[in-house]
Amino acid sequence: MRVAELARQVGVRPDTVRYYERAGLLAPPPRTSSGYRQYPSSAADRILFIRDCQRLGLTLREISSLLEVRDTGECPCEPAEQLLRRHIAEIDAEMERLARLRSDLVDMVGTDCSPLCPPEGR
Amino acid sequence: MRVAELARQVGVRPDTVRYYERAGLLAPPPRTSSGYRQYPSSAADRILFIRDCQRLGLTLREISSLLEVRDTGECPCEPAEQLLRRHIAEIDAEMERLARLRSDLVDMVGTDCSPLCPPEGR
DNA sequence: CTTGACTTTGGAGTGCGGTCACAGGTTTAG
DNA sequence: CTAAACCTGTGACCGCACTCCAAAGTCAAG
Repeated sequence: MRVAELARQVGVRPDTVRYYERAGLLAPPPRTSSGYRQYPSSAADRILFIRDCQRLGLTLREISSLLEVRDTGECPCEPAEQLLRRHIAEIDAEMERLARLRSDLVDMVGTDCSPLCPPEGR
Repeated sequence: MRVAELARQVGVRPDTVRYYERAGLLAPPPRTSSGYRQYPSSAADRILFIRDCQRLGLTLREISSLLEVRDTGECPCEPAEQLLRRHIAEIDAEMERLARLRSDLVDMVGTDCSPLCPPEGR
């Protein structure tokens, strides 16, 4: 299958597939005699794995490291679990930050003229 | 006062002050005969206003629009309140997204070998 | 007078994950 | 045979808010 078909199957753009290849997440596929990329159907799984990981908030760099493990044939579960745990901690930190921010904002909106506001004589 | 002194007072870098000027958040100050920027002490307030707004999660673009109002002499409270309300809504949406993501991650970490993992025969 | 700390400008680089434009070659349906 | 739809590589561009660079000019202390 060619790049557009693969991209269509997994719901990304052809450019994105080529980008993943450039970024080292996808091995360069074999080419037809005219130079077109020819993907085996298994290529779709790999991209879906990438998208799944992205949905979980992992960066391409992190995903790349999981793929490296996966490519050795090992289950990437263990390193993935570490990444995910770290990610949960980051999410917790971010949620706390947002919660604090939110209450600051709510306080400020409740005020008549916020501490942010006063343009008195400035 | 020159740019480094102003920057030091408000805790940013001189480059940042010049950047704000380029970005239209700070009016170009008068210059000395040799071309150095000469800031009145009131310049510090403006930068502190910018930083306060940033701490509340506003973008420079949004802050710029508040400053425009402030520069007319009007209290920027009303437009600010709208911005802040919108921001609260965005924060709520983001917190919900993170909460969902977090529970997905926790489920996944709890699993023996996550749905993300299986490299079986791929 | 020299040294070092400041200042100026314009432009480029950072990280992230793509996205698009260009100019030309290929394939496929009708 | 032709037109549309694909493909190629290279490289620029997006937003965001800085941050840094070079090269040259200025200023203050010793």
